[in-house]
Amino acid sequence: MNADLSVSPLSLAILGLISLQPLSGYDLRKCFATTPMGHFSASPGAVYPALGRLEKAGWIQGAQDDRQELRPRRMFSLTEEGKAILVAYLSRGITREDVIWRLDELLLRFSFMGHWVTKARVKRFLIQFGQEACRYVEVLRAQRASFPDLPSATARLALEYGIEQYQAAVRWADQALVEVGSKP
Amino acid sequence: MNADLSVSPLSLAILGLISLQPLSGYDLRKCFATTPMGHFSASPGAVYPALGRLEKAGWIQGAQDDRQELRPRRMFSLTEEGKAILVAYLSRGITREDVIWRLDELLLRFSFMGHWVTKARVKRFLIQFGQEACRYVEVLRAQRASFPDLPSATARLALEYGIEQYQAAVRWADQALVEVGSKP
DNA sequence: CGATACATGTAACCGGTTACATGATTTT
DNA sequence: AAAATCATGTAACCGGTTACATGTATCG
Repeated sequence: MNADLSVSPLSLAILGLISLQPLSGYDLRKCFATTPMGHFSASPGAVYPALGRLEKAGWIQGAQDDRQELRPRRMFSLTEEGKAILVAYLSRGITREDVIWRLDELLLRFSFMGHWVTKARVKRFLIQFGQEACRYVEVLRAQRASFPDLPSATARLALEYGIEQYQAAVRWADQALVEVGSKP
Repeated sequence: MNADLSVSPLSLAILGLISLQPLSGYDLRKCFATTPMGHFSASPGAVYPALGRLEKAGWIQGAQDDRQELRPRRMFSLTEEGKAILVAYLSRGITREDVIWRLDELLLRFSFMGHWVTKARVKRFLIQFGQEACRYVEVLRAQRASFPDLPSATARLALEYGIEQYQAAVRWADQALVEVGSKP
């Protein structure tokens, strides 16, 4: 109902995973525990309440799994509204702030884009991402230059770590753009 | 008093900055707002309570700034105990989990190491960091290889982004080690 | 005179962490 | 018999976010 309701990274990850196939809370936790998506938390105290909130919002629905053996599972799948929210979220443009402050979330978004948005949007994402990352490299370089009073060699090196990371991001975006563009 | 008390990244950043010179809460917020350290939060609702906790723990102490003009500031400096906690924290070895789940915090630690720990420890940090990052690159590569069923091209590319980031980290550590080693 | 910078703080809210509870089935 | 796996959840705690309150000094 409310597409600009802000979605926490964990909720976005859940929405994205469930969009691929119905999953139980336990399935989600296993997935978080064994992949880098675990950065958005694998603890039961985060996953189950998040599922509850998403169900209450009407974005996912749980169906009792009718097996006799073991404890019954609740398999969650996306509702139409949930699908709309997910697509809206994945379609959002990238801001400079996203690239600086919410890199992880951006990559999470990107990882689900392949399924639900057009190739043109994927390309736009990569172009904007590369541009903003490039700009931020300049900002960081300027910071390095304007703080010759950087308190120590390690502080300078830590800043250079950030520069290297964003440069790698720029290269990745360029390469990914080539790959996405070449496979029609 | 308790060196294995876990310190939040924000508290560590505050401890580190104050270790360089006495600062007010406002100074800290400005610093967070204008540098990548802001990743550990610049909001007053985080900084002032954190200062309160650190003071209560006896790791920092605030002194009223005796200026007539403007509102009086409280300038915080490290106590001896706070200094000990900081050094203990900076001296810690790196675990695989740190490299996978707490990269930001690791770099924060590194940025303050130059002041308070020996060059040998800085080198050890870089060696361990490089090793663990290298190992994690292999883990991620294995994941890419073992999931040919990766749901989409963008999901694969997102994983490759992670690989590129950690590879850049390995290169950075190697280069940093050379720089630290060459300047006696 | 209004905006901005200086400066410190509080309160409501949200959500993640850790640890625990529960209980069946399968493996050692 | 014990441990591990499957499976869902709760409760206390902690701490970050947002927004607000308060008040002075300076700049345009």
